[in-house]
Amino acid sequence: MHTVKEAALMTGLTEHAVRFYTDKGLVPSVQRNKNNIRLFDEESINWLYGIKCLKQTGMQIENIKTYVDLCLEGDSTVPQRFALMKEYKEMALVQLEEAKQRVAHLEETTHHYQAILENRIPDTTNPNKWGIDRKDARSGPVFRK
Amino acid sequence: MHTVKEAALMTGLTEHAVRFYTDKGLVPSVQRNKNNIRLFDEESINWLYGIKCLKQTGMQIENIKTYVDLCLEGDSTVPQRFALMKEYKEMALVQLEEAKQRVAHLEETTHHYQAILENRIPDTTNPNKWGIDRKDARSGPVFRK
DNA sequence: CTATCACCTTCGTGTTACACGAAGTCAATC
DNA sequence: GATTGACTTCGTGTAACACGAAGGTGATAG
Repeated sequence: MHTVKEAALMTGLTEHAVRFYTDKGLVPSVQRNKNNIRLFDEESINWLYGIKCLKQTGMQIENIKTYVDLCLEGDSTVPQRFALMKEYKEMALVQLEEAKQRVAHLEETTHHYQAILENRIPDTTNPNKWGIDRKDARSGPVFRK
Repeated sequence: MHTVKEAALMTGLTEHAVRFYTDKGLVPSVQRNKNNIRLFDEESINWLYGIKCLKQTGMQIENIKTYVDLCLEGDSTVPQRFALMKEYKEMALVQLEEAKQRVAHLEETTHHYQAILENRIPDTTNPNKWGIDRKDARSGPVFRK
């Protein structure tokens, strides 16, 4: 059995967030002891992981609550839950692509700056190498006097 | 030259966000015509792409503003800009890993539900397969009566 | 000339998901 | 018995827009 602090440490959430989620009813398995202190078992910790995952893929707290309630309703809601998770899996895939592009973008930018610092290129041409994927992106200097 | 609406369409931002960013001074190259209407050239569109990238990697508006100001100051700020972009590149890499894990997590969950729907497994054991990476994760049923 | 679009503007409040601090409780410890 | 430390509830603060209202343009249509 874990306290709020421990649960936060284990899941990488803040204590505030952990309390917030439990108060919203997102962790059905959480218990209270005689002093009204929240106690998290492994199941509750798993719920917290799941909530974190769904939230990071863009699901709203309200919708997470709906999902949790569906889980509590039992087997009859499996089709709905399946559809929901499938939808968010697709979103997660899109986000994965976007994350890749951001890495590529920032790598290009750092390489550009590094080249300047190593005097491999003469001047600060196009300091913001933004939009590298766009056909019509400018290649000339960005800050004209 | 593009209007706010066009800029929004081109960058995937909302019109609100585009106006918000320009009003905060994040798009130095944006101009106004005689009717006080914002006009975006290709350079401004590139800035919007860059702002979007930095924001999605977690940079606060305030810090993006700082970065933009550094760019405007000229070559002398290249070392600072390099350090900043390097830092956010690292963050983007971490986010990429997290995104991969979320996809894996949601794929496992959907597979689980699909198996139930196809009667390949008898009952709704462990409906929330959260925390699959954790050594101590429970494998038994989650919702005990 | 007027009216209707289709934009744009500024202004101001609403929203989400917490963050944070205050003030209090409670068990254990020095 | 006073302090410590972790917990509680309560209540306001915040970031980054979202959204709607109210109104100003300029072009086109009748």
